[in-house]
Amino acid sequence: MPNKKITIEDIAQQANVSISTVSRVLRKTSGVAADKRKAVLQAVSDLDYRPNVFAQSLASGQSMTIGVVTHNFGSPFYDGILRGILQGLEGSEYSPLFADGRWDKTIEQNALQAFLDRRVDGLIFVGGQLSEAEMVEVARKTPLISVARIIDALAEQCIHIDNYQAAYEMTRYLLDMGHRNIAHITAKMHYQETVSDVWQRYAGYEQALQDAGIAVDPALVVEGNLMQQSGAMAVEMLLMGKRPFSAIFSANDQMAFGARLALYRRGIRVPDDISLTGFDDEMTAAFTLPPLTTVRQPSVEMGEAAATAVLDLINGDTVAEQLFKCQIIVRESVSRLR
Amino acid sequence: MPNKKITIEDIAQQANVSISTVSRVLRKTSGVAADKRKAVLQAVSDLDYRPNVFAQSLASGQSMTIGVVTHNFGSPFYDGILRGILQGLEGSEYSPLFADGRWDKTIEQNALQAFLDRRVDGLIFVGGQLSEAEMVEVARKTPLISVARIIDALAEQCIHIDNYQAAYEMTRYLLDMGHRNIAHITAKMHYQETVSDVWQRYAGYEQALQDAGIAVDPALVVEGNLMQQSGAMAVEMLLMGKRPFSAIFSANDQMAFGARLALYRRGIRVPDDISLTGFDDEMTAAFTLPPLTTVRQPSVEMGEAAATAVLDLINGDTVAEQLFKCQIIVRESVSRLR
DNA sequence: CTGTTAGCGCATTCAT
DNA sequence: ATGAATGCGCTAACAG
Repeated sequence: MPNKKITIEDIAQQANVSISTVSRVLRKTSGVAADKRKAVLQAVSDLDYRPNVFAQSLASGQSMTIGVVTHNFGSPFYDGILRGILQGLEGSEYSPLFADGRWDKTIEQNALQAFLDRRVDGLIFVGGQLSEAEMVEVARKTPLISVARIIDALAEQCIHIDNYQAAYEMTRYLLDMGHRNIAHITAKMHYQETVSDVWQRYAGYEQALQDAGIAVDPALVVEGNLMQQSGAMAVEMLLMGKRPFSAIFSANDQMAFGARLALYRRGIRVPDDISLTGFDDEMTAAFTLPPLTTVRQPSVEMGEAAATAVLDLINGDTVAEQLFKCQIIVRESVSRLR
Repeated sequence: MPNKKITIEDIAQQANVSISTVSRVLRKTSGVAADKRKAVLQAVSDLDYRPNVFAQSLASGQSMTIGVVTHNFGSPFYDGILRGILQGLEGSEYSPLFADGRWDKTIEQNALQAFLDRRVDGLIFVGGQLSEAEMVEVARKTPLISVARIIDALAEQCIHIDNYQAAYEMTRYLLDMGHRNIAHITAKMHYQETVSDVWQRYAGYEQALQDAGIAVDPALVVEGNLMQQSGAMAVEMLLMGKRPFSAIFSANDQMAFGARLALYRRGIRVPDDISLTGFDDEMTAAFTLPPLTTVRQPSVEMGEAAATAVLDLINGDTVAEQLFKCQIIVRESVSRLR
C-alpha cells in the first residue's frame, strides 16, 4: 500500500535530517551534502512519499499548472493541439489542466474561473468564446497564449496560421491545375470569432486570382455560416447563378462537406465535373469518398509552440507572435483541366 | 480589478466578525445570525473574494474534485460522456478534472498519479489501459467508476451497455430485412480491453442467427483488430472465401469503415450489392455516403450515470452495476432483400 | 551546508 | 451563536 499520509516530516526523520533539508533536495533549490541527499532520496522511495500539492502551492504561491481552455475536446484539430501541448510541457515542471467550453460562453467562463481559483500559472486558449476585451483583462493577470485565434491587442501572445498565404497557395494550386472559374464559399463577418481567418482566406483567394490576371467574379463568391448545411446552400446558389465554374474553394471543410453532399445529390461528380477543396483538414480520420484536397494546420507544432510560449511568459521572457505555415493536402477531389 | 490577495481575514474585518464566522457562512456548516451572515456575504461580493482552494483542501483534506481519465478526447463517444459527466456534476460541489491517456499506458499512469497527487475525491475511467488488477488497486483507495469497460472484480462500479442485446438486435434487424448470409467482423481476444465487449457482440450475433434457425458459418466470421485497416482486410478475406453473403455486421465502426472502403475499391456498392452495419456510431459528424447503420451508445446518459455514481460512492452510498440499452441507428447502408 | 521558525489561507475544535 | 487557537504540509527566509 503506497503513501498513506507520509509527510516531509516522516522522511526527515527516516533520513535523520531536518525537514528543510528534505525540501531542499526535493526542490533542488540549493546544495545539499551528497550523503544526506542520498539518504533523503532513499527515504522518499522507501516510504513512497508523495508531496502534498496543496501544501506546496499554498506555501509557494505557485500551482505549477497551466490551464488549457478549448471549445470542445472532440475534434482532430484540438487533438493535435493537445498532443503538442503535452509534448511542449514535457520536461517542464508544469502539468496541464484541461477544460472544455462546449461552445458555450458561460461554461467557458466558469471553467476559466475554476482555473483561476486553482491559481494556474499560465493559460492557453484554443479558440474560445471570450471577447477580446475579456481576454485582454485575463491576460493582464495571468500569462496567456491564444492559439488559432488572433487577438489584436495581444498579438505577440498569439499562435496561428498564415491564412492568407495558405488560401493564396490553394487558389494557386487550382489555377495550376488549369481552373479559371473558381468559386469561393466564404462566411459572413459576424458568424464566429474566426471571422478574421475567413476574411484572410478570401483575401488570399482574391490576390491569387489577380496575380493570375483574373478578376474576382462576385457571382462566384457566396457566403455561408461555416456550418456544413450552409455549404450545401452555397452550391445551390452557385448553380442557380448562370456563371460557369469548374472548381470550388471552400473557406472551411465543414462547408466543403455540405457542398460535396449537395453536388452528389445533383448528380454532379467530384472531381470529374467539379473540383472541390476545403480548409482545415478536419476529417482525416473520417471516411470520405474521395477525401478532400484541403489545408492542414500544423496543430501539433502549434500546440507545442503554445506550451513553450506560456512557459516563456511565466518565466518572464518576452514572446513573439508566431505564424505557422500550412500544408496543402492534395487528394483526389481536384482534377486537371484541359 | 478583481481579487488580488483577498483572504478570509479581509472580509472578516470588513464585516466586523471573526474569520471563523466567515468560514461558517461560506461553508454553511452551522447557523450564523442573519445580520452577520448578510454582512459577510456583502463583504464577499464587495471585495470580490475568492477562496483559496489550496488552503481549503489543505485544511479540509478534501479537494472537491473528481478526475476523469480517458483514452483520448477526440471522439464523439467521449464527447457525449463528457457532456453527461458535466451534467451529472452540476449542482454538486465537485468539479471535474480531465486527463487524456492518449492510448498510452504510461501517459495514463502519469495522469492518474497526477490526479492522486491532487487528491481527487473520486475517479471516472472511460476505457483506460490499466490492467484489472491495477484498477482494483486504485479502487481500493479512491472511489472509482468505470465507464464502457467491464471490470469483473468491480462489477458494481461499472457502467456500460448491453453489448449482447445490441448485437442481437442488430443481427435481428438484418434478418428482418431478409438477409440470411450475414458475415461478421469481430476481433481477436487480445487486442484490447474492450475485448469482452466484442465477444458479447459476437455472442449476440450468434444467438440471433440460431434463434432464426440459422447456424453460424465459420467462414463468414473473420477477425480484425478493431482498427479500420483490418476491416478492409476482413472484406478481402470474405471475398476470397467462396461463401456468398449479402450483409456484413462489423463489431465496430472503425472496421466497418475499412470494409466500406475495400468494397468501394472492388466496385461493390453499399447497400445495393452488400449491406453493411457497424457499432458505436462513431462518425455522426463525419461525411459518409451513405452513412452507416450502426449502434449508438447512450454516451450522455452513461456519463451522467457515472457522475452520479461517483458522487454516491464518495458519499459512502453503495452503487450498482448499470447496463444501458443501445439504440440501433438505421441508415441507408442496409437494403431489403427479395 | 543545515536546522529553526514563521507563515501560506482556511477548517475546525475548543471555550465562551 | 461566535471568537480564539491549532494545525494541515510545505516553502522560504533567517540564523548558525
